[in-house]
Amino acid sequence: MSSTPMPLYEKVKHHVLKRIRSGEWRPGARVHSEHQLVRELNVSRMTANRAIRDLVNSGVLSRVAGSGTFVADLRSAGHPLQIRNIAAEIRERGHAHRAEVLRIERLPAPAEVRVRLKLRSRPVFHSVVVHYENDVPLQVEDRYVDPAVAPGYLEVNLSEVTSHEYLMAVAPLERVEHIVKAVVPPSPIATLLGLGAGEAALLIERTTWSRQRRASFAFLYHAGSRFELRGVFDL
Amino acid sequence: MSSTPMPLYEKVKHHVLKRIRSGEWRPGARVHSEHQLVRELNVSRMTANRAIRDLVNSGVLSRVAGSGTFVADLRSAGHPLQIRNIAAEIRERGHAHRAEVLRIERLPAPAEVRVRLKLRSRPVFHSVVVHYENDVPLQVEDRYVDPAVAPGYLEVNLSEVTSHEYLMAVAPLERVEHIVKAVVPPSPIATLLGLGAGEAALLIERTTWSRQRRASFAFLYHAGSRFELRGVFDL
DNA sequence: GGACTAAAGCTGTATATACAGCCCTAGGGA
DNA sequence: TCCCTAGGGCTGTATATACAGCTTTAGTCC
Repeated sequence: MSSTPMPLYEKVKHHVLKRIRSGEWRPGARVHSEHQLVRELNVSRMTANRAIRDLVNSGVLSRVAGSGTFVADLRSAGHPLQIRNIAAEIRERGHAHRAEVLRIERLPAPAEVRVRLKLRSRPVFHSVVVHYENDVPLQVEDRYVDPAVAPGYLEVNLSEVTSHEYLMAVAPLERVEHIVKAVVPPSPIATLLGLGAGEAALLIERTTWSRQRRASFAFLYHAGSRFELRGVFDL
Repeated sequence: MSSTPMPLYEKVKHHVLKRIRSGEWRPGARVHSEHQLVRELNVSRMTANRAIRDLVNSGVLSRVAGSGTFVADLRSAGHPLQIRNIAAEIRERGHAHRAEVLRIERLPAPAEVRVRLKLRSRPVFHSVVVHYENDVPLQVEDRYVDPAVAPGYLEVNLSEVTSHEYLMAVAPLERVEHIVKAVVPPSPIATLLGLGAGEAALLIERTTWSRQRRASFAFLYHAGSRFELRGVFDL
């Protein structure tokens, strides 16, 4: 059908997936060994190995060295959602992105922030930015940045460059943690998002690490009625 | 240090990651080609290829055939959250899981459900189950199942086996879609979750496919104050 | 019957080799 | 000056081969 023929290792993957999807091989069941696949499909062992390794990486199979390969069952329970850069996401939808900077300041860190960033000294940089999609507010970004990591933060024009992009450019990103919750936001946030009283917001708490240290901590509030995280897992 | 020496391809991965983490190679920058790595580290090209391919799979790098390998920048923006089986998650925390079945019935499908499941015929199976962690309600599962896919659904004891586990056993899972939102739940749901008026809930809408068809559709409501999704991404 | 052992089978890693196809650029020809 | 082409560099795939280390099983010896 396709002009470029399907790679052999893809054929091997389909050969295995077909049996899993049909129910012939249940979770926990033993899958044909590499040598068996070599004989069945007339491919080299390296090719079979690559196919199986791919399926292990994607969570479909699990292997025990010396023993065999088995259909994984963890995958049944969950699959990944992706959290993306808000500006890029909006632009990819073909919409206009605009960022409005409400505050960008240096202030004594509130207790919670000091704990979350494990700050030694008191002062911290703080910014509040509202991101609009076609002039509708979509995200309020309430961010604290360790001055030791990004000394020039206060001079950044956050309506041009997102905080995240700037931090990435200044200090290499090493680790990110996201926590997603549903909350009724504090009323100043609700106002900024254009939410009625009592409307829910999706809150993402993002902590980033750089050079072995916590670099920034952000509350990302999204209008519950206009924002969702989506993820699809196939196979 | 370790008794089993680190595989060569891991050394290659570290070689590359070290330069990315140090900031030497920025997002978008060109990474050493396989041939260069072969010369630098004295490994075979297949080994370098595996290392690079691993890093591409994990989203750290991106490749363009014929052109080169580059540090990915999408990764900077987002990373995956995992949605897991609620019962398994509770048990892994060392807590008691209990499921209370409120309804399990056959009924004419409401319009929205018919659309979501793309049902041909009218009747649909419906169940409502509350999941408790140490007797505190954590999730309300409001699920619709296509009778054609799981004819025996009404006979299942959902306090013993989760719907998801049963469906998995009956019909192999092929595809899952999750949509996560923040909402203020309808009041019956709020009552079941023990939420006060106006409290937010995290809603996961899960659709599953089996044998080329939509098999089930579920609203999973979680108390906003007691439930969160969490994800960490390293490197 | 029970304990130890050897062999068979499996995954994991590593290499050398080969060829196809894509991309970019330098250089030649109009 | 501009266009076009050829070649070099790169990724993508596929194979044959080799050896290490783990697991399971069959078989032997006590």
